[in-house]
Amino acid sequence: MSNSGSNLDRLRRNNLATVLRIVHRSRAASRAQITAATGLYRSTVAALVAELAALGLVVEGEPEATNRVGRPSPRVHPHPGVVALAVNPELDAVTIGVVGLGALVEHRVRHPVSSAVTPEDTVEIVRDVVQDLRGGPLADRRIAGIGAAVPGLVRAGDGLVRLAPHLGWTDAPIAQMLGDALGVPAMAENDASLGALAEHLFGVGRDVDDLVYLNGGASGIGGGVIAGGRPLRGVGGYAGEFGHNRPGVPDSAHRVSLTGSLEDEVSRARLLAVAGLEAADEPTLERALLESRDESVVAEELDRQRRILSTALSNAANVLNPSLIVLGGFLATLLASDPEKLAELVAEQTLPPTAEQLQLRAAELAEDRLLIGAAELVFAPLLGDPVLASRLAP
Amino acid sequence: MSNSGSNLDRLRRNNLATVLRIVHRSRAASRAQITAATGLYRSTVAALVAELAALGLVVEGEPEATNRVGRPSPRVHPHPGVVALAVNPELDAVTIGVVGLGALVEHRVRHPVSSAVTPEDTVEIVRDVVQDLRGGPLADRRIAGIGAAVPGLVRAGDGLVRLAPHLGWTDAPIAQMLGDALGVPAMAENDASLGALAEHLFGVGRDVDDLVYLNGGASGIGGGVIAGGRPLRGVGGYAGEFGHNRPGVPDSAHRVSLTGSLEDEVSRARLLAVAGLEAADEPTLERALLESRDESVVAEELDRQRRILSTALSNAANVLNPSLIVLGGFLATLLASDPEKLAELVAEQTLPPTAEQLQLRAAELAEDRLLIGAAELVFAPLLGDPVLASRLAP
DNA sequence: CGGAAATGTTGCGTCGGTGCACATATTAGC
DNA sequence: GCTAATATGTGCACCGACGCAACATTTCCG
Repeated sequence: MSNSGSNLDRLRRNNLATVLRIVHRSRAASRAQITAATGLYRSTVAALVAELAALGLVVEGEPEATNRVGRPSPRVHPHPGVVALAVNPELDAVTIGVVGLGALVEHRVRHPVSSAVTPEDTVEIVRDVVQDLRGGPLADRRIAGIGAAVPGLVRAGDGLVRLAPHLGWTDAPIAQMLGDALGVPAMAENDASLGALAEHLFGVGRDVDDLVYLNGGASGIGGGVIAGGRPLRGVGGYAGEFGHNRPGVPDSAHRVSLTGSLEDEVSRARLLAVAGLEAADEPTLERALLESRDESVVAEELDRQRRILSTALSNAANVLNPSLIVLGGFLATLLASDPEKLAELVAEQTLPPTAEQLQLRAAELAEDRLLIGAAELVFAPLLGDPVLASRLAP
Repeated sequence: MSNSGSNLDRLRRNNLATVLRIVHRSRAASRAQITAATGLYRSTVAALVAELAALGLVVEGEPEATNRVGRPSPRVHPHPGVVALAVNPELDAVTIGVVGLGALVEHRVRHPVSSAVTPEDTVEIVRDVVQDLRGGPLADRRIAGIGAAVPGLVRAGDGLVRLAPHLGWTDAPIAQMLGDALGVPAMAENDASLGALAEHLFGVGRDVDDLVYLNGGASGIGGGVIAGGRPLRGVGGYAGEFGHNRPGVPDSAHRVSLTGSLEDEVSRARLLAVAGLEAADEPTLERALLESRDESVVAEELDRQRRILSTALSNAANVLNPSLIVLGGFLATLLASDPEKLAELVAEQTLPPTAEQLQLRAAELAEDRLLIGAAELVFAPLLGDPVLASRLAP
């Protein structure tokens, strides 16, 4: 039993973790704010902050110029010297980021590739890029580890990629490989789950403890769930695969695929086709669709996809009762093309009390989302027990 | 911030809670077992158990006759003097139970009703029954509170029944009413969510932290989810409404309802019809169906319902990645009528790594399930902070 | 410019868990 | 049967974390 906080040592570490999490999430918090948020006494917070500073995890800075009575309280910031590496292998590129505590993306390198990368390619690219960065953004930084956001099913615990159809990976021990190559702790998780986490901690879902995140990409639809303020992982870590669900399709003429799965019915390829585009990035596709949304072919396809999506979203809402559904990629475009209609369709198929509390929103963090999520994976152990920082290489 | 265990007082109460939860879940644990499970020191456990005993929550008994070396360790049991009242208003009856710590159902009263009860009826019945019990099962007991398992949407926090179509209740403050009538803390929650909790803590799902529970009753299909060892509630407490989901129905001839919702397609009424029964309890229906499952009308309807159910289960599995799906009521009959077939259909539509770890099982706790779940609701505050017991009437 | 308010700083008190030393109860081996 | 080994209960001294009170510091306000 990991009875967190069972003895004095755990108690201290718990409180250190609580303080560090506050600083991490807020990026800057005065000691007075920390005192209020934790309920701990002033002197205790002072001692905890001092210990975190000694661990090299936070720095105390000048007080914020607030126009209030009383002695100003020094502001506590994440220490810029601690970073996580984040990797996102995709069909067209491998993106690598350097992310500080507080989810600050300090550096991002996009390494384009012509064809799908193998796990070996990925590790090699990462090694090369990191080598280059050692002189610059990584100089004098302590690297907490490396996290990979992978478009596929990633086993919880060891970061084994069970299946990434898009990349063509099967049972690839990507975390193990990255760890061996770089000599730092390495972990991996599904990209959409990390996107959900990032939007929850630093995006549209900041103040929301129950949300569903769905992202529409070229390869399909991925998803992640935050329930009760915590990521929903399931036994194996495979939770959130909304794309493979089969929602009801009331009008059989609307069904265009054999399986009837969400990502076969609601797909970027079909939107590109009606927009008359070969390939396009998301803003281009969105613009094209919004400009031509009155043409009947476009309008009908948007409507068809919106309807099927609405059933899938209602199914999710009935089961998870979230206060927010965050849509990314081309799903955000489906929302943008007629927000009221989508909301109306969802509300129709959702139990009224659940529908009342439900909001639909587009994602917010753009290209940093997966890097932030992957970094969060790396920081998680540290945010759970800051004393681990003493083991980081200087 | 409810930073559990932030100070010394919380630390103590946390540890008390941990010990009490162990005793509650196991019904009997030796002090040595508690020591091992918590990682606390022998002397600490002794002190904690002594404090729980002083609070009237546990009793120490004779050591179990184990054939091992060493001094025998006294066994710690839940104190029989602490009970919760549990209520389950249903169409045909109001059931009231007296449940002790350790989920021991000490007494059960079924009060049949001819037509659906109102909230007022329910409270009156409960008051009368409890009055009768005061001389017997409730004599010299400390009542921790009363919990209601309601077939409908119950708002988290205040136990307001937003909607119970089956009973015809709308915005009924049942928890408030029960509390006022009995003068004890009162709370309410959806029946299936409590069923899920009960099966997780004391039923088939004992050692499982991620499970989905689906119950098929006369009025429809209710559900509950345990994710990461904790009940999934959602913002409003309405999570788990699988019955209102619309699963894909590949063969349009299989679709028989307008909405296409799970509970309209997969229903007890249609099973009764093909079995040629007017009304029947669950064992009778199950026997009738299993005996006639080779007749084509019966076989076809079983097959049709099984297929649609399988899609709904797959949808749930893809999103929640549970290790167990527990089926109750007539859904257990659908499983029993051809377990391999249902498992096969689910596996087909579920992502392979998710399907690998997934098991389908029938529910286990029978008629005690909802009473145990409702009692758990009552005991929850006590199991979170045993010191609250000092406020219970003697 | 002085009082009020808010917060940092310091030292001490309280209290919870640990661990040692010893007592006790059971099994295993001869 | 007796003794050794083992596991656990018991009592007490120790350590360490947080709370608190008193004092110091900084700002705002009239």
